[in-house]
Amino acid sequence: MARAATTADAFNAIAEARRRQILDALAGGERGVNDLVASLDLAQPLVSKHLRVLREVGLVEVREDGRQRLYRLNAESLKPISDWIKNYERLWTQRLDRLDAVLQELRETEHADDSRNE
Amino acid sequence: MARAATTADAFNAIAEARRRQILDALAGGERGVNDLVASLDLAQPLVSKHLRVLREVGLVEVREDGRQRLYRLNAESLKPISDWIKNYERLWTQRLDRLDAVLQELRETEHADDSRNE
DNA sequence: TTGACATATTCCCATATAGACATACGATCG
DNA sequence: CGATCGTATGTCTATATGGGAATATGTCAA
Repeated sequence: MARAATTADAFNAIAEARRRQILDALAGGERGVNDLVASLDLAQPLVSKHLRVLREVGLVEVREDGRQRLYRLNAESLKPISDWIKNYERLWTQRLDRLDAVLQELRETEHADDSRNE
Repeated sequence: MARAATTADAFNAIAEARRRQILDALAGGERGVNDLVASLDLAQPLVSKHLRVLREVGLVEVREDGRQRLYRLNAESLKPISDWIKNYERLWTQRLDRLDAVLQELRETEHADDSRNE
C-alpha cells in the first residue's frame, strides 16, 4: 500500500506546508483564488489543486461570487488534530525532569511578575 | 516533485495513523519494539520502520537495554504542530453563527485577559 | 560454539502524490 | 456575438511511500 491519500483526513491534508499556508491566509477571512495565488506566489493550478484537497477534507468551503470563487476556512475540521495533540501538551508543559535549573535561569532572566503557581 | 518525505517534519510524520498510534502507546512510557508490536497488532518490520521515521524527526528516542531497544516519546517535537494549530482553536471555540459580532468584540477587548469563557 | 531471541534492513510492488504545462470551462464584458 | 477573466481539470514525470516477505544484525544463554 502506498501512503494514505492527502484527502484521507485533515492530518494528511495539512502535512503539506503549502496547504498550511493557504489555511493561514484564509484565517484572515474569505479570499478568492487569484488573491491566494498572489499572496502565496504559487502557480494558479497548484493553488486550485491544494484548495481541492482542503475542500475534500472539509477544511475549507467555497462560495461562488460572479466569476470568482471565494474560499473560506472551516476551522472545525482541524479539531481532530487539536484534540489529538492536546494529550501531549502537558508532556512538555510540565516536563520537570531537569527543569529546575532552567526554571531558575528563567526566573533570573525574565523576572516574571505573576508566576506564583509552583 | 513528489510529496514531501515522511521524515521531512513532524507534520508529515504524524500524518500516518499507525505512527500516531505508536506515539499514543509511548505516551504511557518507555516500551520495547515487540511490546509495541503486540499492542498495535502490526508486523514487526513495520513497527521498526515507523519507529525509524519517528526517530528521524525527533519524535521518539531510543535506549538500548540488553537485546531490547526501548523507545520513548519526545513530546517536544510535537510543539510546532501544537503551536500552529493553537491559532485556530479559538475559531471553533467561540464559533457563533454571527462571527462578525465576535470579531468586533475581540477587536475592542484586545486585552490579554481572556478568562471569561462562558 | 550453537541457538534462541529482539530488532533492523533490504527488495519488491502498487499507489499517489506535487509540480509544470496545456487546456477546458463558466461567467461577464464590450 | 467574441474576447477576456477567474478557475478547474487533465497529462506527464520524478519520487517516495506502506506493506509483505525474506534476511541481516546484534545480544544473550547453554
